[in-house]
Amino acid sequence: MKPTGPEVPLTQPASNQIQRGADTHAGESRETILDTAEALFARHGYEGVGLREIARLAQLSKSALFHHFPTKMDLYLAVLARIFGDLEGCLSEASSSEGSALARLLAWVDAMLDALAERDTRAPLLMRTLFEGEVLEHDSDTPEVNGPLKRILEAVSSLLHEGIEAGDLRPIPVPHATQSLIGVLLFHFASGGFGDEILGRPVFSATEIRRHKEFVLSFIETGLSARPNHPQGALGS
Amino acid sequence: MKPTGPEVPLTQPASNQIQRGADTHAGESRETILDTAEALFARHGYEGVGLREIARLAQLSKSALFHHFPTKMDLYLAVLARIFGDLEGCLSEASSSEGSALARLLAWVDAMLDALAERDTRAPLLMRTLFEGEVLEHDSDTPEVNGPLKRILEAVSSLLHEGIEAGDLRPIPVPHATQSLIGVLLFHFASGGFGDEILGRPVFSATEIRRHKEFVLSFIETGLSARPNHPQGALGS
DNA sequence: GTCTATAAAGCGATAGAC
DNA sequence: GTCTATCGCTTTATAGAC
Repeated sequence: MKPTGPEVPLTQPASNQIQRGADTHAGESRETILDTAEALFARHGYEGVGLREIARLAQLSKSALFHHFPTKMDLYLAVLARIFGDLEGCLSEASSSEGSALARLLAWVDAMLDALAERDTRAPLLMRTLFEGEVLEHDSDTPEVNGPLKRILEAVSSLLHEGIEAGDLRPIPVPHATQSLIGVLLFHFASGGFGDEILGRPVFSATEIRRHKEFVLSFIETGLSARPNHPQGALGS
Repeated sequence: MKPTGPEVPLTQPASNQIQRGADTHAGESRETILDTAEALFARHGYEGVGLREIARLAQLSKSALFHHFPTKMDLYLAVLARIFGDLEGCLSEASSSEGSALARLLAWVDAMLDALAERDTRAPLLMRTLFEGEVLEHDSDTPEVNGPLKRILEAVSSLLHEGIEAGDLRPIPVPHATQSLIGVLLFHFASGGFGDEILGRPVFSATEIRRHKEFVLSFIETGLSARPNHPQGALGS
């Protein structure tokens, strides 16, 4: 593509909230590979990344890489599975909260935004997964990816239905509202350099993250609520 | 990728509203190539498509393809330029309309949704352009793509600023609202098979397009308006 | 303007030594 | 578990005949 600089940190200890396993050394290179691949797949997509580049940045040979992940697709799915697992966590956090369906929906949006803002690779990869359906060939999907996705979507759908029946939400078509929610949640944090340009500042800077969350929550609240009394959507964030 | 069936119609006369040029035969194969490439790039992305496949589906040899477009990137940019030119048309339509800033914003959204719904390749390609910024290497961008994009974004930004100052819109951060608008507008029509699954029916079927437009317009209106009196966003659509 | 043939490099994946 | 070397194929792009 181009003589890229050290686009990905040579070692990427920027692993996030969920520390998987208490082992100090076992599977160490596996995590390094996953981190490296996650960054590259997020930026360039599945087809845009070569195993050669992943191996180089993860500091091992291509063959060693094949020992951990028998095929390129296995590696890609492992990356996705890790992300989807994390995102499903947001759901349990939020759905256990109390209040109206609208409040629980907003709590979920809040948790999702936090999770997406935490690592700049998540939204791009999620976006690619949803709208490049060809890569995850139809039904050959892995349960580690499809399961969490399906459960998240069902939970959102339930919340919307519940809110409509309770009179919290306007009578909206649930699937279309779901699509718009996904678009609003994902695009901003997936927009990379374009988003930085629009904002004039880094999308993932703390102040812009805060500002974005505030706007999105108020947008969704006033846009979907049956009684948009709230001039400023101040949530317990 | 896989032994694809005739994923792209062998000849693709599904060209849309804008009939470019009055010539009956000149540049005929050029248009065929662009149609074919547009469909493939939309589905698989820049890196996911080979010139071999494009040439096969456009029914000419790879070398003949190189005669029309000297490099793969030239072809990709030509595809984008055609789309961005069309989309800029929506802007002039809508901005010439009368009424409040909010009304003109909604008129633009209305026109954009029509344009995106007209051809199932537009939203995916636009989405890819915005969030795979690496492909259009930064500043080496062609004016045929970057110009329309810049003008569209500036127009939207102006409308939002104007609406806020006039008191039509809530006091929202314009760049963040722009990002959310883009997400809402693009994702649904870019979501491919995923969207079909969510809806249970084809995203690009007439009834679902109508339903989606209705919802999105009401969502944006109530979500951004300073006085969301409208329980159902009935616009002159 | 379209073709066949080919170049030069990269791809995913494998074999087999250590 | 990691390595070197290689296989077979595809990629973008070019050369040159017609």
